[in-house]
Amino acid sequence: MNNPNNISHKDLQPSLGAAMGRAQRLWREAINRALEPEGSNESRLQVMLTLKNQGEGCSQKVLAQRLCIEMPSLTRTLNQLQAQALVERHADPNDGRAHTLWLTPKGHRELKKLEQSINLVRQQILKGLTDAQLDALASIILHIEGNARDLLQPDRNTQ
Amino acid sequence: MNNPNNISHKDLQPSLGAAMGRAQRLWREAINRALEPEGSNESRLQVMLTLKNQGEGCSQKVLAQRLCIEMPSLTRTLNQLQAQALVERHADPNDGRAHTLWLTPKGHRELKKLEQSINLVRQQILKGLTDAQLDALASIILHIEGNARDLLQPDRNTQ
DNA sequence: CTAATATAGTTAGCACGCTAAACAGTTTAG
DNA sequence: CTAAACTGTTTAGCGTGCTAACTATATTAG
Repeated sequence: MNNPNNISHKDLQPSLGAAMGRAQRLWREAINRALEPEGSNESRLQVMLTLKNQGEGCSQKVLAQRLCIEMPSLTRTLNQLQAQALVERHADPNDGRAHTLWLTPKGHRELKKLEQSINLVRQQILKGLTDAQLDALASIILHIEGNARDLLQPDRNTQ
Repeated sequence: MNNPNNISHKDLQPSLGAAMGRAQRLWREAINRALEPEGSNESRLQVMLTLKNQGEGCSQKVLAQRLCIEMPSLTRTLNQLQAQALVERHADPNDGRAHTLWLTPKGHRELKKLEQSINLVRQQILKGLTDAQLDALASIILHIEGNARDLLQPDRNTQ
């Protein structure tokens, strides 16, 4: 198997970060392959999921914060989703600059299908890892993220 | 602190992959900030390091494989390094299509400086993580990478 | 009430991963 | 010995993150 327990992080020195990037690119690619037949991809799915799970009707600003991406990145993805009639931007009655974001009925329907495909891929990608390992991974990743943000302060935490 | 031990990976569901990408982007950004005054960045450093540590004089093909990136990505980075006179492409006497790659003396000198900056950043980014955690991280990342490659087979393992 | 400042969103363009396709040189088959 | 197939590199262009700068609206100070 490809996971002998005696790997030391020293073996990856100094490219642990690069390895993370690689794993993530492959992960995304696997997801994109699975979603392509449905006409979707990872970033669009992530937007739809966050919208559904954390409350429709929010502004782009808020959604970008929840996704931890910058507004121009979100603008682009929303344009695609809107072109597919999966999401709508409505004028915010309380703020003429802002939009509120809503999944269309079609969006809700599509999302259900996408979630199924994605769960399958997820299982395959995490196959052989225990819950404890996944917890450890999540914890370490958040730790690294925190360290990096501290290091980049104050420029970055001023998101 | 930003690393309570009771984080469950379920809390990140279904965005563990996104979190990895985020951590990696921040990590790279921190490195790039540190290297910018020296006129370098993460990808150029990675190329120089691999060249030095795994043997100068190899072809671009081989270097790309060692870096786990595709050849066009490497071509671009090598162009930059060559423009900075840190790396040279020499004609391969045994194969008219190929180049052999060499760090220039300036390249060796610069690389020493860069390695120092990088080690500092690395320490700060991994601060608070034990060796055991880093080993676990490396192991899990490689495992995920393996799973993803299997899933994308045969297209991808045919690198 | 106007002028200055701040904020939501968009547009333009960079970085660095990728694939597809072109080109030149090498190897193999007949 | 030539034609076909293969291989190392480059070029062109996509995707999705980013920053900087613009527009239009909202808010605050005087």
